[in-house]
Amino acid sequence: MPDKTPRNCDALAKVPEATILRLPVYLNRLKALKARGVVQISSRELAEPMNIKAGQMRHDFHYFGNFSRPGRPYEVEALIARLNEIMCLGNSTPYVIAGAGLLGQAIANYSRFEDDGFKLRGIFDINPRILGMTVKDLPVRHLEEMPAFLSSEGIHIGAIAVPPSAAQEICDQMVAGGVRGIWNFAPVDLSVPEGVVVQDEFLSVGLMALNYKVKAGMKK
Amino acid sequence: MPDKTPRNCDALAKVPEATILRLPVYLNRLKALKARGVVQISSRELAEPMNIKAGQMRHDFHYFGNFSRPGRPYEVEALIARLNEIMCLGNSTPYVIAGAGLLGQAIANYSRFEDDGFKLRGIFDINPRILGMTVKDLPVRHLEEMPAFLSSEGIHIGAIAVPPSAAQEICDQMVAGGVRGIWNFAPVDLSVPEGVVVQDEFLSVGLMALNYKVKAGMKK
DNA sequence: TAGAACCTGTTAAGTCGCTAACAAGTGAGC
DNA sequence: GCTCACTTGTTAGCGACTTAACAGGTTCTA
Repeated sequence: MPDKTPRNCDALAKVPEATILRLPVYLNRLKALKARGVVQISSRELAEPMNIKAGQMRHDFHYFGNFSRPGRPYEVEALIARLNEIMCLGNSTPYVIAGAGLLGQAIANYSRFEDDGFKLRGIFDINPRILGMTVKDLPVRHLEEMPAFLSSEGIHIGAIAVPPSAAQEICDQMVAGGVRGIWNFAPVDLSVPEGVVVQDEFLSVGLMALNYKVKAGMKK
Repeated sequence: MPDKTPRNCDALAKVPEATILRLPVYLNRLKALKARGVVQISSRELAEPMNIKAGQMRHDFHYFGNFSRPGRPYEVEALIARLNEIMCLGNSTPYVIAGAGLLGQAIANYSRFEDDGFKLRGIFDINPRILGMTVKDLPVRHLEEMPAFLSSEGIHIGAIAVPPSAAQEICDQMVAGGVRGIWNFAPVDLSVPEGVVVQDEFLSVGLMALNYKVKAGMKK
């Protein structure tokens, strides 16, 4: 008899990478719907405006089980809670940003991340002109302080928004400080030890892909 | 006898989406290698530091043909030119940004895009405090001027860096102005007419996916 | 109460993309 | 000239993901 109890991130069956990347998309839309006052929603109404097939979304949910009962639509509130649980977004997760230039500040002030359960705890730079500033109620500290700060505060996620030439060094310092997930905005291929995850956010990739699709006259 | 002549974006066989998203990544690394003075490179040396199998990269190239000859490594310079040609990045493509807040300014000043063949031609906002400013040598214009500007300048690519509540309206205005590719940073599912491409850049998706992988202890 | 129109959970079929293996070409060393 | 170690181009096999179909449950209407 298969185990049908709700599972969270601690005990996961093998979930496809593609599914994991879609869960946050569902969550985003659900939060927007909740803000609009929607209480219940069918899989079709939820999925199709995102250009995702309703069946695929139900399939994604099926990896985890216990989303609704057959015949009844999803309850927005409960679905958000369930997805938060699956993605381990319950308590606000602390993170830091390395690099307080325009990009670093933009990330810091992107309030959506707070709603998603993340809390900025520190922002670091090396430029003397920036060091005095306050970003999102936090003082911009010197990058030298970062490793000690990371380990003393027990922070496991760090964003890299420094110039490409400095990215690998900053990355090494983050790893030394105990970071296990690196959100990389520098267009550099970082090398990290086993067990550390890198999520690349290469903006130019998106722009080039967009340009390609436009020029090639693709549909979607 | 199959046609083996070089193909560019005008006449494409069916290339997987996944391949299209990797080509810019190859291009990024090749440019870094060129800057380091590398002239020739094997598929393994090129691909593996990016955590991509060499065979897969050759497979990707094979969709287009005429990259090198069997037995000889790739020439960095020629490969860059070939990828630029495939992705239609030869002449600098003009684009605009809607929203001159921190995120809009960060995009505007991300110099990498210029190296990749894109040229910022205008930046727009609605906030009176920002309207006077100069960003990247361009005056911040009022968003009301955008549609006319787009069509008179013949611009087909626009970035949306405005608050979610305004995103759909700005999107509609861009489409009305002739934009055919929208680079969307607002966490909203935009609806566009047939023939217009939307490239979503949902930053929180990346952050949540990273968090999930860290918490679930995945390898990568 | 019966029936119709929904809905979700689940499984099987089909498609797509990745991986690996191999054929063929190149250049260096001897 | 020959061999060896390297390279790329190419194709077939395999695995992952998507799609479609169906079974079973719910609600509403007549």
